[in-house]
Amino acid sequence: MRPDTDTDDRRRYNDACAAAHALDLVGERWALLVMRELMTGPKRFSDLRANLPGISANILTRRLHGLEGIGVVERRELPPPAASKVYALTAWGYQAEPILRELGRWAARSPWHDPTMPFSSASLLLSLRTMFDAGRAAATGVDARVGFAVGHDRFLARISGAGIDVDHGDLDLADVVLTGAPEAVVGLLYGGVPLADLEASGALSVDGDRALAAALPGLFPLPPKAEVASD
Amino acid sequence: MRPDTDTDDRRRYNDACAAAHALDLVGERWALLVMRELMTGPKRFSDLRANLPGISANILTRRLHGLEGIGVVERRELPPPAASKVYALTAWGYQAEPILRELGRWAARSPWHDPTMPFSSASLLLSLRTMFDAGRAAATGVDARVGFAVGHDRFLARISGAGIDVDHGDLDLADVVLTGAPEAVVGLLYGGVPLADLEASGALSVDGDRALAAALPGLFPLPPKAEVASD
DNA sequence: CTGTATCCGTGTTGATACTG
DNA sequence: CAGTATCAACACGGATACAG
Repeated sequence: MRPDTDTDDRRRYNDACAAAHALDLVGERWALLVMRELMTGPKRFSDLRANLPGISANILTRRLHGLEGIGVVERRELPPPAASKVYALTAWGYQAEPILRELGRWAARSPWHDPTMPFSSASLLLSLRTMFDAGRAAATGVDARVGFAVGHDRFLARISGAGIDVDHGDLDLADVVLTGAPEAVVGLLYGGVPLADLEASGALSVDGDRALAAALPGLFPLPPKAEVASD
Repeated sequence: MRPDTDTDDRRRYNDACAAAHALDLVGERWALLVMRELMTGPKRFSDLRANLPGISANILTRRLHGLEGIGVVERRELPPPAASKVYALTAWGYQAEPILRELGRWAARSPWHDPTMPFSSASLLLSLRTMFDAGRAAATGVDARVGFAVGHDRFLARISGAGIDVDHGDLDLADVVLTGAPEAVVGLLYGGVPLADLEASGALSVDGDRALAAALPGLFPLPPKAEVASD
């Protein structure tokens, strides 16, 4: 299926600029957020729906079909025992990650960004890759593995002065494991919430090197807020 | 004006993910393309309209007001002789450039990207910054200034193995100046059209170091096209 | 349980015409 | 040149019903 099969020509930008073409492809409402959810690996329809608050089933169906039609998403049938279908990004789909990172980096400066809303584990993983500051890790000499057990996902971040590498991985290899909702991890890393408070309330549990966990907030600095005249 | 003053809550994603918030702010149709046009400096209403093929006046008005309301665009009155109004990006607005670059880099891989459509000089400038390959410039030892006189804009690109720096500048400093429509420059740099053909047809004129002009296409390689199953 | 199809109310979009 | 007013078309989201 070609994109113009189901998209009216008036809906397209008719602009040779590749950025405009990108918006022809994935500029519809929800499209990039569906891709965001798939950045952490294949997901089922209901997983997607659960992590995209407010999307309706028919819109999710349309987006998945649309993205499949342009070669960004593919549908996979799992082998017999699972007997389920999942949606996955194609290689090209995964290459859209820098778009999400730059969108996030830019909007983190927004005076109206409200970090208290629902936050998926896919968003958390992407935010780690986006906000990690290798210079600070080098300055503090950190070289460690941090495990995250958030929602149904578990991933492992290897952090050092050379950079960050986050992926699904064996949490037994981690120096410290944080267990809790993505929102709790966000509170720790970006919200300035003391680790002790999160543990006291039961929002987050820490297993392993506590000093390492306490040092994490300094490694993911948020950019300064933009100054907006009228407010 | 706050964003939720004129945007229904149902229209927003209600997601703490900063990328989702970015789409709340600039995810509406045309918004990012308006910002693209302003990336090369302040523009008048009619300039914007001319370089955004198909946008209607009322939509442009709404987007400009919306972007002004969130602090991405500001309206400036030019001093008396000019007696005109222009729209300009704020500092925060200019920081959105990486979003446009990554959108463009990604969509350049699309099998359906049609480079024969209208192309603004702002798009050309951004594409130079996006596609420049410093490694190739280093390998060929290029270290030069290339002037572009496209449409009403003139800008100067300093290119070397250290990177590219494109901005408005004095074309007298250039080693070579290319004059023509943005589409002709695109044909040369990305379309594989021989320089001689473009000159013969009058689409492009070259003033200065012709060997340098002929070497340019190799410095802005496009990424390989994505492989899409069904087509 | 995992989607898919259809209807319908609502709001955004876009074309045309028009005004300062 | 720089927008505003009006109106039709369509995309979106919700609900419901249905299919594997």
